[in-house]
Amino acid sequence: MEDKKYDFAAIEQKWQKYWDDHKTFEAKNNSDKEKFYALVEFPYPSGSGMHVGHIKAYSGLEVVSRKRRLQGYNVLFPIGFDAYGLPTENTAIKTGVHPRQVTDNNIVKFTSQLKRVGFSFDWSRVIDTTEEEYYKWTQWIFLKMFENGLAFRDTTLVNYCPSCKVVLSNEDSQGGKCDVCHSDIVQKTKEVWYLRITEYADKLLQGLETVDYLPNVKLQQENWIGKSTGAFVNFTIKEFDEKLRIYTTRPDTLYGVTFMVIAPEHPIIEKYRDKISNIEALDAYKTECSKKSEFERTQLVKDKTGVKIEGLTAINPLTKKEIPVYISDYVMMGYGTGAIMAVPAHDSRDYDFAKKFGIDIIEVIKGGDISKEAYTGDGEMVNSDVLNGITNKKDAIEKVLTVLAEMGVGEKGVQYKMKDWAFNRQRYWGEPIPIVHCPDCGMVAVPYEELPLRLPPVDNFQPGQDGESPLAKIDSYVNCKCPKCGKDAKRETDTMPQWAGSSWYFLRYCDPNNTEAFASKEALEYWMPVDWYNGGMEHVTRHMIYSRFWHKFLYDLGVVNTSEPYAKRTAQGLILGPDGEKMSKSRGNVVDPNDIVDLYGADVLRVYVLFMGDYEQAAPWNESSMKGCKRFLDRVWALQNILTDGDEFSPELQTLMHKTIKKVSEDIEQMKFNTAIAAMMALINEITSLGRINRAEMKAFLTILNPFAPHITEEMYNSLGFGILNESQWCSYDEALCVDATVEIVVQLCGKIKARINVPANADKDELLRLAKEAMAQALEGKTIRKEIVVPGKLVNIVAN
RNA sequence: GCCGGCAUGAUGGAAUGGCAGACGUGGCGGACUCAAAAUCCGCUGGUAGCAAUACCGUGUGGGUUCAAGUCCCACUGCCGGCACCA
Repeated sequence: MEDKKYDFAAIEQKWQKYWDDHKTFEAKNNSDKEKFYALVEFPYPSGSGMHVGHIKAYSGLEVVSRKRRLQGYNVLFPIGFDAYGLPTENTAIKTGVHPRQVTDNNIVKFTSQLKRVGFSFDWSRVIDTTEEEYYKWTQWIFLKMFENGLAFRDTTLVNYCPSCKVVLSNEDSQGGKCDVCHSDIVQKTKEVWYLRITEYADKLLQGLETVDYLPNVKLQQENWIGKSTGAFVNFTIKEFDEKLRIYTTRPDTLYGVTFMVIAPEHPIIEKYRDKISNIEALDAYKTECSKKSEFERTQLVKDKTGVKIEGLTAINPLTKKEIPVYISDYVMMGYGTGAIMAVPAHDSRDYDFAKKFGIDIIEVIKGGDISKEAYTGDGEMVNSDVLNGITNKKDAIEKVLTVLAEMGVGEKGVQYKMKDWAFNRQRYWGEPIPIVHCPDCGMVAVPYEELPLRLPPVDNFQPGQDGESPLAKIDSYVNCKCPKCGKDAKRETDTMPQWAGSSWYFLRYCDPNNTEAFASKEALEYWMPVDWYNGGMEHVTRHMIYSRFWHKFLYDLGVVNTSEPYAKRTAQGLILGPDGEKMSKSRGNVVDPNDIVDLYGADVLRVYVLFMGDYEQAAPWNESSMKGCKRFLDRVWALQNILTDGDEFSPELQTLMHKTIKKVSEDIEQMKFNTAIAAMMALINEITSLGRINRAEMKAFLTILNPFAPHITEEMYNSLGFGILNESQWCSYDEALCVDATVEIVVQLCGKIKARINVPANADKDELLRLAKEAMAQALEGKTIRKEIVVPGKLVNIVAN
């Protein structure tokens, strides 16, 4: 065959058009084929466009999906846009362009970038979370939650970003900084919406036992939910008929309690403020604390502050000893009961506090030196009446729980670190919360048939004053009639947080154009659960837990058929900039996939992002290293020049062909794309040095390379007269033919290599030993053999002296 | 502080307890070329040696084993998550 130039630009355009025209990758909802649902995290269409990190994130399941199709599955591999959110709104404010327009522009840009890479997404199912037909159902789910008491309002201190003028959830304000603009967060009292995710804490934890997530994904979710088992204990108040209830994980140390601490906001202070003689000092302390940000409050770990409550004394239910009560901000109102029993001998925070305030420290567990620091380890119980002599924590806890139960002053209890989900933003670009506030009826849901409650078109989407939503300024939106009684009422003006739309998007993909339901029952039953979900580690706690929560709620409602949405979850590593730092616009180290496609082609980009290292590890971008992938595909193209006839694998290549097919098949399943590509490179090297490849070998090779480099392989496959690759079959391999006829065996004396011998692959142990001894007869001379180890196919090791 | 993860040539990275460094990049040498690029061929962990070869070598120090990058113990350094969670 005469040389034909590898014109990647023309080839890639040609096949992308072919796939579009033939709807090659559209999934069928009514199919007898086995289904495979592969899900990647849909992008937030930001103004800066995609970077190569997105490409890596999607390339993993792209390869798996293309392989599955060749294996005969009906594959759903969808894409969409998670388009509500602050960055778009901030761009809109800055440029004066409406967020709707900004979003549409960005989606056009993202779409063209994605298409140029040749991803096999089902473009007929694209979702945009900001479209009415989509957020209608987001609102529908919210109303179902409201109806079931899972959406509620509460007044609390909220994290408020003075720069974005918006209330943030704890998870969006970690480290005391705003997730979006990185300003310092301040505390503010406000009535806001919550979703009662804590009600699902245990279900979310238990569900993890039924799914196939990466171990560290599971672990992070477990830590996030933060289940702790311990005990609730009621301490009597000496002065009044009142109980002070505490939560502890160490009820075994109850005899070591020397003081108690309650949170500054604890209600008992308000209840008895007349009876407390130093109430002014307490008020002053409380005010001081409220000025601190959450960040400051958790930073000053060493330097404990607090005030003793005068006129309030607690009584230890076991020892009947009187103990002082303090307020301190190291105890949080939001966890447990907002009150603790302090055991300075065995808790480092209590220890610091006791040292500062000169409180007694009583040792109840031997093993440490409490004159130096708190001892938190195990040991023999002392100074503890009935517990004395017990030597391990578990037995001591069991014993004390029995005693507490008998006395009726305490019981076993469970606590979760996870808090309810602050479900609100005071911004324009989000789903309107479909609730009406009626002076007579209270909070009333917008009737389902009136959904979607449309986001009103406005010119001015600047945030309102004091963290009010821009919607609050629009009288025609705010003023409405109560759906229940018909009287004048006001609309809720908060919008939903960014996480809302992504909490159920995988369901909409199953049936994206349904107008009667978020998806039909049949579609859900066919497609769900997601078979394989891949995304970033950064979404493992927030997005994944939120969406699992929504899904479990819908399951309890009976409208979805699986209790877990995702059967399997993996995560790709970041692509770092060429400087080894995280890619970001501000660092200026972002690589645009379009530049790479222009220069090298989509196939080279795809192969490189998967070849650059372990898929799950972070790896720096290295353009010169990408040249290797370019050379690889050039050499693949050049195979056409050395093509020979042949209906089956040639004897010279048979074993290597089978081995490579096996390796690539297996590595794809384990996301070890780098070694799969390396194996194909090694095959090419072998073929090139052999100087020929026959048609059978070519056909198989193009098939296994196809998921990685679909354009070049489809072009070659088609032009060589094999047909259309996407309608072909994945290669099978014969395990028996993966073994070489002869293998090299290492011959060792005392673990040191003395020789290498080639032996028939089926040689038995005795034969191997005989050949090995023969090979190192000289070295063995005059020595006594102590031990002989024979590992067929690997080595022979003789220990002698 | 707590919980994870990682540590291998100049470099990105391979190695079911069994030949460390597959595959790629870079480097060196050669072929082709007036020359360069591209392409092709060979070499490329360190030390000693003309050489065959020998010794050393997977963050550090111990251990288990015929055999350790891999398993166990202790430590150091980076990365990630959680964090006054009682």
